Amino acid sequence: MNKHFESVYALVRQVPAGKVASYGQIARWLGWERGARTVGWALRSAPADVPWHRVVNGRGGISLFDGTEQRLRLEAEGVDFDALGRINLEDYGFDGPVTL
DNA sequence: GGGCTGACTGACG
DNA sequence: ACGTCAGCCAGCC
Repeated sequence: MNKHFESVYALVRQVPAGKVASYGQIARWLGWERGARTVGWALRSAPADVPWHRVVNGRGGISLFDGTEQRLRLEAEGVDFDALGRINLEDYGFDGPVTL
């Protein structure tokens, strides 16, 4: 396995319940800057202990073709969705392992 | 090696 | 705020 993927998983595991992070944000934490899509690719094969459902796109929405399960899981953790099915990143966005 | 696809993002109109 | 276009990266024909 590539260590890069392990880094992605380790980082996603650091996202607390009730909070969400974007692909681009995670990519930056890893220093990929433009590898947001690669993060999604990694999560695609993420192990069961990785809270992949806490990862959404930069607009606070779900990118999956059918994100029903992901949305239900987030709501179960207390994440609030608006009428457009998007999350207010200002309130639920995870700043990262280190808060600037 | 060449080309296509996808769990993305930023810029434009 | 929304729809569209182009750029990026890794994996799979």
